[in-house]
Amino acid sequence: MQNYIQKFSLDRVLNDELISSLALNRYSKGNIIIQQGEEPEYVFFLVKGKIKTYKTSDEGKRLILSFKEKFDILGDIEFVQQAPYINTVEAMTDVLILTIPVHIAQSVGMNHLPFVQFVLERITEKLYVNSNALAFNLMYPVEVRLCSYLLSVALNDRTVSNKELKDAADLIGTSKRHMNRVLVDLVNENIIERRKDSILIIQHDRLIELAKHNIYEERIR
Amino acid sequence: MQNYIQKFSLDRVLNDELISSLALNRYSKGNIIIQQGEEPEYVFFLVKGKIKTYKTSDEGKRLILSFKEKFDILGDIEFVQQAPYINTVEAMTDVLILTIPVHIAQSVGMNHLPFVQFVLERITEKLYVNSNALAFNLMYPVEVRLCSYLLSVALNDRTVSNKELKDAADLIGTSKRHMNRVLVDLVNENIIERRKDSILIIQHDRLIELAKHNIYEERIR
DNA sequence: ATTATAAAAGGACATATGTCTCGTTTTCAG
DNA sequence: CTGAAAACGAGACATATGTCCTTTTATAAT
Repeated sequence: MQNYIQKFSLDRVLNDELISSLALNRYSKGNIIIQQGEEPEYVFFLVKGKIKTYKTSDEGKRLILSFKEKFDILGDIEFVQQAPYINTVEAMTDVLILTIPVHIAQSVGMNHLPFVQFVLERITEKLYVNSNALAFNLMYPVEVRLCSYLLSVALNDRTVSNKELKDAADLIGTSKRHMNRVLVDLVNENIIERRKDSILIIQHDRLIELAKHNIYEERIR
Repeated sequence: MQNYIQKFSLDRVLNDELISSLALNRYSKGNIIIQQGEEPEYVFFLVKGKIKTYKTSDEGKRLILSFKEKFDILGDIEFVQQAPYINTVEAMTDVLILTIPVHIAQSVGMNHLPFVQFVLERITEKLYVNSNALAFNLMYPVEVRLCSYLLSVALNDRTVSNKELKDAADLIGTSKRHMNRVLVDLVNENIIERRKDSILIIQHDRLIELAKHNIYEERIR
């Protein structure tokens, strides 16, 4: 735990009381870390592993809001608003998380300037991303969003795993069926190539054009 | 100005230095208060009048994010992130606004705990609403969103002015044409009635059903 | 009241997207 | 290696939504 406190300079934003309330939790791949609708118990700091955040509607549709694998804070909105968790968070790999009990975050954290500043900065960033996503999703068709997604995920290698495709559909808010249809179009235009279990990007520049120069931010894999 | 400082208890969140940097601005109906893309100069406090916040895409499509007529803070994301304004804010009535220069908000405000707490609470609330809107818009068809909108706007009287319909279309992210189509359906089912220059809600309960019990939050008129 | 002009509504058609289904491919236990 | 179950891909069709354009209605100046 000391290790992670140092790694992310948590001692700069937490005072002694907050630090002593920290606990280290481990979640295995596939486990639910936060369940939509439940009363907030902790504020979470993701220190290791990869997670996805999503929301499920009453009808069972799922919308993925983000993937995260960098250091991040979870349950921040809920602790400030004192409202039930709005999203579900699931471990995509084995995950390590530091927690602070929500009543301590409220009573101690909210009176510790560096902590409040820190939370403010993170939440503002989330709002920034979320606000762009709202407009982007509402203003552009699936093809544009999909191209944008491909770009964001294939930042390093030029490859996107097929395993991620169902998640991708839920992220851009469409059906897998329709996504496939659009993928076929992209293949026909020789912009991508479908391999056994991945997608290879051929014409990176065309993809950028089709994405109207938008790239989903904060989509780290 | 003193009047508004008292009315909204601004002295609780601002210290003397911040208060002395306040200026009172007036905008007439239709004027642009904040222009998307410009560098932030001020943080704004809406103290009187009604505004709408929207975003315009490169292709000229417009998406309305919110209407506000209560006290609110504007330009908060941008001042924290030190990034260009992401939305345009337009006065829908004559409007009175208090401003703080952004460099003072950054240097003084960010070190004044009550101010940071205040901004954090407001931004968190915005994120909460925005996050719900994102999911709602992406998961439900226009009919559901429109019903939800009608409910939110017709909270007191059972009436929605026709003048608001173009804005309504931009808010729920559809074309006016399609909105008309859906309105015709609602009329045929005898759920609403179209009058000379307003829409009258007949079956309030059916509307709630069709909206799947969602009501656009923070849509005050 | 009358006509020119602007705003709103609606028809026709095209496109985008969803659902259901069935044949194919992959996975994996045995 | 082999067959059942699961995941995948794609055809057929239905629905949702957008665009363009014509018709209708409202507005305003004279």
